[in-house]
Amino acid sequence: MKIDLKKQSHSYHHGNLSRVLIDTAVEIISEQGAKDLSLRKIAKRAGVSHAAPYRHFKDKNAILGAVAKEGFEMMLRQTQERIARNKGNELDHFAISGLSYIDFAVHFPAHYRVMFGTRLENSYFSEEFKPESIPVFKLLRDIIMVNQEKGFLKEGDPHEMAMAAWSIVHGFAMLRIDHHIPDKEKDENKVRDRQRTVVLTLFSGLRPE
Amino acid sequence: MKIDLKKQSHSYHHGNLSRVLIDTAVEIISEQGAKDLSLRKIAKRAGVSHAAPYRHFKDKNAILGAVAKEGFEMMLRQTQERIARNKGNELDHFAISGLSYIDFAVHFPAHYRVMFGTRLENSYFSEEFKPESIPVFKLLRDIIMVNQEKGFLKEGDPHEMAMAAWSIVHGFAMLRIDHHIPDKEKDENKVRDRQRTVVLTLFSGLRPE
DNA sequence: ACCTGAACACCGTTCAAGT
DNA sequence: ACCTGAACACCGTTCAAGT
Repeated sequence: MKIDLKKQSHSYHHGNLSRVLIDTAVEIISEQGAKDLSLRKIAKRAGVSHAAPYRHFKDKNAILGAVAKEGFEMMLRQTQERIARNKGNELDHFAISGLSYIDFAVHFPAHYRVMFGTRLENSYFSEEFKPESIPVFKLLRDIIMVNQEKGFLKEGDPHEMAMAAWSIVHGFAMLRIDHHIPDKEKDENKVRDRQRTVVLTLFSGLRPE
Repeated sequence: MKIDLKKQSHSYHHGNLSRVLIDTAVEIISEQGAKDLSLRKIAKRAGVSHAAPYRHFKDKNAILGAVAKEGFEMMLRQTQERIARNKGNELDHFAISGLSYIDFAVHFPAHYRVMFGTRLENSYFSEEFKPESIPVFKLLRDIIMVNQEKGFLKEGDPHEMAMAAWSIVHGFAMLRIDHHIPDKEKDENKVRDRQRTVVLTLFSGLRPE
């Protein structure tokens, strides 16, 4: 029995093309880099004409916006799960958020690049992607507040403290995924151990004197 | 007496077109963002055909590479000058390098974006732009080494320490120029004071226990 | 309602041809 | 030696036309 290729390639014509477009965008970025992503490539690989995506997204940036949104949700979920699994205290949870952030960037570089890409250049980095509006940022800020109450972190505006912590892991993650920080160790556990040490060292600037 | 426009617009035909192209690229990025920079726009504003730049640069990325190179040189000069002017000790010089880095990003965002833009996506971010090859990074590493000898900073591989410090200011600078860190203070001195406090706080993680 | 194909105004890059 | 203009293979976006 022959497979009806046409029917298969049209299976998304019932409402899931936008889902396919998002996944395809991530695929292409992973393979070819964010720079070489084009709407026409996405459409071609998804099996539709290059005009079809406009039925589901305002423009190319809107597709990237959907990728970013998904990324932030994944990041939040991963961080929450790791904290839930951990038996440690609130200070451990603070360290876990930082490590989880870096791990996310390393494991999902395509999403991460879109989330923290060019920003000002891209109109999709608008109101909805300001730190204040991102749940995972709020989670970090709440963790910092609890740590301050317990005396595990120094006093100061929690929002600014969260920004400082974010700066640290963001800079580190960027250098990591651009391979400017050597992950020379073959053993992945060793890499994560070193990462943990670096993050704890950096975060120690936020501890009380 | 009439001005000979043609002669004026051809005054770079004696070897300085590459200089004009670099400056024009920075201009356009400042005005329209790095995303909307095109070779054809650069050429048009420089008053040459869109094929002319290829006599001076291998491709579009080579022009961006020249902008990045210039940026790193400016950053080095600014940092060296500030250290030379300062009366403080080596630990002050460490803080100054960090602040100088952030100030550079804030004052020359066009250069900074090209220097730390998309990297892996852009082939211009090659061997010559690895941290080890950048003089201003070597300066930071040397400052860290001196501070370690004096006991102002904790022990550890100076290269990794430099990476950590770089991560911090890089992350902070990125959030700053993308306006994710509020510079709500009208008074610029207040902004710089707050910046100084944040950087010193972050860097304190690198001090001895 | 959803998709197509042609059209438009742009890209980066190459290359024969001009001075 | 240096630059031009046409050409090529791409872009993002729009829109009348098809089902």
